Amino acid sequence: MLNLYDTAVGTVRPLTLRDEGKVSMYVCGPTVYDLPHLGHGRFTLVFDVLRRYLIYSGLEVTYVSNITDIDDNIIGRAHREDRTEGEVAAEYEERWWEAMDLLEVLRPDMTPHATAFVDGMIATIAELLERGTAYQLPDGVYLDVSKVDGYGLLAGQPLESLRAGARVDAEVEKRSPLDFALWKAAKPDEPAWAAPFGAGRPGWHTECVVMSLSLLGDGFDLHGGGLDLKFPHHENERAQAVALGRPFAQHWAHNGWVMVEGEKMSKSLGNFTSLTDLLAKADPRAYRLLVLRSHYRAPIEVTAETIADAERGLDRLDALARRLELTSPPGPVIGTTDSDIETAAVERFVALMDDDLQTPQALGLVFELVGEANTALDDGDESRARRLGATVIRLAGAMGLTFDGAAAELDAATLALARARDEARAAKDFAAADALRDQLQAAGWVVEDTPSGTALHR
RNA sequence: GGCGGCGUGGCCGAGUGGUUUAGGCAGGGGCCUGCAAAGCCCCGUACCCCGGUUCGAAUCCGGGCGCCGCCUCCA
Repeated sequence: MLNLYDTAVGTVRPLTLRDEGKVSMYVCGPTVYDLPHLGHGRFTLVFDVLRRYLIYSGLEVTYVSNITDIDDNIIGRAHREDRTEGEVAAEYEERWWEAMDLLEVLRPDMTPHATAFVDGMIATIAELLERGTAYQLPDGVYLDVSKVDGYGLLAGQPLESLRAGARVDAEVEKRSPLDFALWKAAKPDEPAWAAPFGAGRPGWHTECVVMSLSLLGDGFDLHGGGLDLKFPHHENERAQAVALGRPFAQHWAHNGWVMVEGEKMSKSLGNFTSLTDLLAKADPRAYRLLVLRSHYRAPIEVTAETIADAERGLDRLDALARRLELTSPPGPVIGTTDSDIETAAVERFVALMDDDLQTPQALGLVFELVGEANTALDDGDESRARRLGATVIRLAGAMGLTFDGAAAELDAATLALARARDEARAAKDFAAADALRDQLQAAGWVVEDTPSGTALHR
């Protein structure tokens, strides 16, 4: 059974399930107004790993992650580029999925779009107004957080203390600076929906409550996202659910920051903060490896060096995959106790993952198994090596790390060079053999000698 | 001002009262190889500082220093 840190209570505790054997989870998705950045990559990887591990554990997971396709940033970009909001959102959503596919992040089971749930949001806001926990101002509808029991739960601070530090926006006559917009009144040249409380568009915090409760139902199991969403976004989602009298997420999970140059990543920093950019420059699996290598709640440093370090780690895993010609099966891995894998290692793995997803140690375990498999191969114990290799594929696969150990497809010319080199070596004409090796290397191949002759890979 | 996190060997990054070590990368030595590559073996005796608790602390407690974050849009 998985034990997972719950931000709401500040401790690791068992992930309890509303329905036995089933997990309902909602992870806040992107606002599609720009290319995804490294922070997006981290949270999607972290929750992909969690999801895969739950599946591995034999649970039936329903994973919902939204696309925010209407907000200030989208409107701003549409205006600047003289396009519609829909065009902007569609373009960046496409780029989003491209990146997710490269990262091998499983697609959500459901991907609600904010604009498709506006009716539900309007109904929710109307109910909050009716209950008297929301109030109307000329520029929109606000939630009165003072009427919400336990406001500050996720922030870890009581309302008073939050209020003391809040910045005051002089332009708005909110009752409290912490009150937030449920609905933003229509402005010229902005998309708007008709509503009983005036035309406008939904505030950000409203969509996720409405979509998560609509799709997963009251009291769903887990709500996740980046640490920055803890407050105010998740706090405000929860506030609405409380104000509605509906049970909300039972467990809250947040992943740590992506750091660049020792500081929280920010948009003003260099190009390496673009996930799209990183995925074009490096093996996408390297980012997953980097993410797995530190605990999901700890900050990670992403630099060219840490990525390169991860890529070299990947080389070691790939080398074993090639040696044993291991290729990961498609789709998530489901745990088994087959006799063809190392049961003791699997048990260690499960114990580590069950303890708040200790992926750094789990990864250490995988690397240990790699070493053992190599040793077994060197000792000629192929059956043991195969068993260890199968375990590596399984456990790494449970965290979403995949391998393709199949021999590279060679074109006729390359194959001819490789064969010529084998012949030269057989004839002990090493000068010719080395020249052929140089030629192959110049063409981008890594050349290795194996018992069956020259082996090539990229 | 309120709240929170972090400080480990050349680098990244786990760990937590003691014994045998996380793991990866880089580096040195060796084996293997025609030479390489891959692989294997050996090598680092680290834990911000100062006190304290303890038979024993990197690990617990107190103090200090440094770094970072949240309280505002942000994954």
